[in-house]
Amino acid sequence: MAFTYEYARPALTVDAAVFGLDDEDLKVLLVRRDLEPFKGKWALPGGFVRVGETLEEAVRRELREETGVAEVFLEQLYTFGATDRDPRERVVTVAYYALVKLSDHRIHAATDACDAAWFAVSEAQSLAFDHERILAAALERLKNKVRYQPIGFELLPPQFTLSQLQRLYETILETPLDKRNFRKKILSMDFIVALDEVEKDVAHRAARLYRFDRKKYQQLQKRGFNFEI
Amino acid sequence: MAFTYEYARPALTVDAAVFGLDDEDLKVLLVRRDLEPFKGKWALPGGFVRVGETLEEAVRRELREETGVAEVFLEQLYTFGATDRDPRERVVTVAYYALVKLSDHRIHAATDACDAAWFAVSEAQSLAFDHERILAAALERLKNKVRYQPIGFELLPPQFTLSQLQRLYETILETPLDKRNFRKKILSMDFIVALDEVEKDVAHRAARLYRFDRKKYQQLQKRGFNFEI
DNA sequence: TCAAAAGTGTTAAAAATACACCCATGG
DNA sequence: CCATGGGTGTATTTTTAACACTTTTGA
Repeated sequence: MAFTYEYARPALTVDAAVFGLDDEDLKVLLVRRDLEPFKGKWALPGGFVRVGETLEEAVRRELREETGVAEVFLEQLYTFGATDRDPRERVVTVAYYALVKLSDHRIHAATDACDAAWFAVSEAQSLAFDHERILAAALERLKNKVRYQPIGFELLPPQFTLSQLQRLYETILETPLDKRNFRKKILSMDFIVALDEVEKDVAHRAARLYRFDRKKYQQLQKRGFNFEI
Repeated sequence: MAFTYEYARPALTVDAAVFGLDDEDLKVLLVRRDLEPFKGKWALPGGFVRVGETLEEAVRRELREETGVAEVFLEQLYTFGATDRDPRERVVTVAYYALVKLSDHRIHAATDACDAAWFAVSEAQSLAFDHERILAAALERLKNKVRYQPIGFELLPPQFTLSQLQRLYETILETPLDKRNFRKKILSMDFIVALDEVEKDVAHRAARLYRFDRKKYQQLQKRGFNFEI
């Protein structure tokens, strides 16, 4: 079967920079290309948009197919339209970034049929196409947005310690934060609620666990409250 | 001539929300459709992306062709990919927003062959396709961005008074600002420089003119300075 | 001389920053 | 008992917000 149009059409794809956080650094999920061009190179997961699916549906499908990752926080980043992005033909790609809880996805991606793996963002080099630029744009967006939208929680388990949260911001923003001032600010936001539980299996005093209360956040937001770190 | 592909491809278009500011309000540039669908309705200027041009080149070309507007500040907004955006077939559109100095474009657009006109944004209703949603997204982006990037100057003549600048922010942000605090903040930014000139032909005390010094701004920005209103 | 907008400082409140020690736990 | 990270308060500085009158100009 073939499809014919009166005028030439650019191909339309989606790509995603999927971020995860572990004890060391911020990670990005890459897949190894097994076809030309850029065969053998690492690339952001992605693929062609089908005519019957929305852009977001296309990204979610590609992520599932290529990396096994599903049910993630996903946000459109930018559309890359340089005419020489792909050596074969004109390809316009709508890039997304995604945030996942690494604990949920660590094993899955590595053992999937497709060759997918997590890389420290600082080591994600020599990628296929213009994917380094897309990754750089995604990182910049993440750095900016994490400061005024409560998206960081997407990278943490449902229950987390304030030290974990602080390390998250320090890692993403690449800057140290004062512990007391950080806790003061966080605890003044009543949508980050203390639980009655503490960490387990740590070789030091166990930290209290907290969770992000999305409903409380949305209510406060309606009343004009603005999140900011 | 015809173009054939193995898989169906969505059509790819660009659309632009072009904003201008006059004494009364924020205006948006619309064109009247003379073809189905939505024949006779007002729409954002835009059209198909050709395979040899970048997205930004496509927007600039369409703006020139449909409205006569050229040389504007242009920034990508968002890509709209709902499957039912266009009743004929699947059309994905990369939306941009643009800022122009109305004085440069007021007459031109109105007298162009194409039926184009400026509308107060509050009166831009019942637009073709999902253009009201695009316009709403553009307005929201403008409201956010004008506060932390010096893009407002794109809407003013090269020389402007501080009252003009304040009205600009009050109009876009839809909130009154305190005159003294506003001037204090603006004048503390040394990239807004006072000229030796004053307004002419006004029926009251003539205000001093200022201009935005882009070079100074960029230097300060490199040193970590952050614009904010 | 009047109308209309330009221009100008101070004070109070709130927010951000800097900073150091004791506590609880497991090994 | 010690190493490790958890947890806590205050003082200072900076930033923001509130607020009213005099000046200049042309009509």
